[in-house]
Amino acid sequence: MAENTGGGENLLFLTDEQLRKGIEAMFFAYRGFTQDPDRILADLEYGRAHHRALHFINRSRGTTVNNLLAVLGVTKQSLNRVLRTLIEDGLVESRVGREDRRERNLYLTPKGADLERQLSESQRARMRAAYRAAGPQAVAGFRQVLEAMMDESIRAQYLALRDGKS
Amino acid sequence: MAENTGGGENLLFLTDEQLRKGIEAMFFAYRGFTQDPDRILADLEYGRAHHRALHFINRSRGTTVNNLLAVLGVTKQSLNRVLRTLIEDGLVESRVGREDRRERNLYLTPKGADLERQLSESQRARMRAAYRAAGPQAVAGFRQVLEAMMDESIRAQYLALRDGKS
DNA sequence: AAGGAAAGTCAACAAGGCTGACATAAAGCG
DNA sequence: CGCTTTATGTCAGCCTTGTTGACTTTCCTT
Repeated sequence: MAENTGGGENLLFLTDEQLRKGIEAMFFAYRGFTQDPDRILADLEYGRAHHRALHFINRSRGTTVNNLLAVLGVTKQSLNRVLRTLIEDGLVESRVGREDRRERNLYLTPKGADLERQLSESQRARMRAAYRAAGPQAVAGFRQVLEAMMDESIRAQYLALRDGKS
Repeated sequence: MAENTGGGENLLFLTDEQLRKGIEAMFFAYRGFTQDPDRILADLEYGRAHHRALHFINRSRGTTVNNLLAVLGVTKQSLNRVLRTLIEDGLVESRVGREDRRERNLYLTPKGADLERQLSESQRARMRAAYRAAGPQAVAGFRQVLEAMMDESIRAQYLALRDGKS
């Protein structure tokens, strides 16, 4: 399929035109990527920011606020607004840290886990369809390129998450 | 690490865990994807929305407002706010349509083209580095998965753009 | 005891989405 | 010719989610 000269001299895939296509693909695909959960969230008076918080709290149970700030890459004030509503609505539980009592460990409540599952499943369904359509080799390439596209400082966090669980 | 049996019966890449990793990769990569142009824009008092408008006007010279609305997927009011500042600042020119005088055809001015080039180049640089690191085969897979991830209704627009210019 | 770190909060602001309502000009149609 | 529809632009107001800056409380560390 792709003309892989093995010699490594085929650099057609690096033309500006190819890069522009990649940029547009990224833009349009990201829209698809967010739109299913966005629809669910709209009915619940939540936004994408709530989804991200639920996702990463689920992913790293018991994580601290500071940790979450680093992963999400937003300010404390911005996250706090979201986190407060999630706690008030009983989706997230904040427990005083056992070792360091200044810290707060964050957990999803059963209700929070329910919503997370619902959001996640809608997103995974699209992802699954795309993966299936493209096949395992394409998926490997997809992940490779995305990882190379991350900012250096972010990649470490991603890898820690990626390898943290199986 | 990834056990790829090539036999075709290996569906390990469709596990929920793999899908979650893909979701996270998408999230982190998109951050990297936008951050270089965002930095340039911040100094100029423009935002990501201006970048997108410049990008697609450059990509489809002479496009109409309606067309641009469809591609960007935002409301007329939202786009208009952005477009107005770009026109006022002399980055975009709006010409009355030749065939249908209700339409406005949009073009970048030399100044607009300059900024577009600068933004685009910063984004392409990262993309180029990622492509180079991952290799042509991975890039092909990357594009395949992204295209499969787009919403059905969007894919047509993407393909028209993709194939419009070599 | 002092210093610093983690968390939370208040206030104010900006970007960029949205809806609804309305105005104008031009095209198209009976 | 009138009526309707389409393309564009605009006003007003709202929401989410990001930002900065200032300040407090709690609690760990030295």
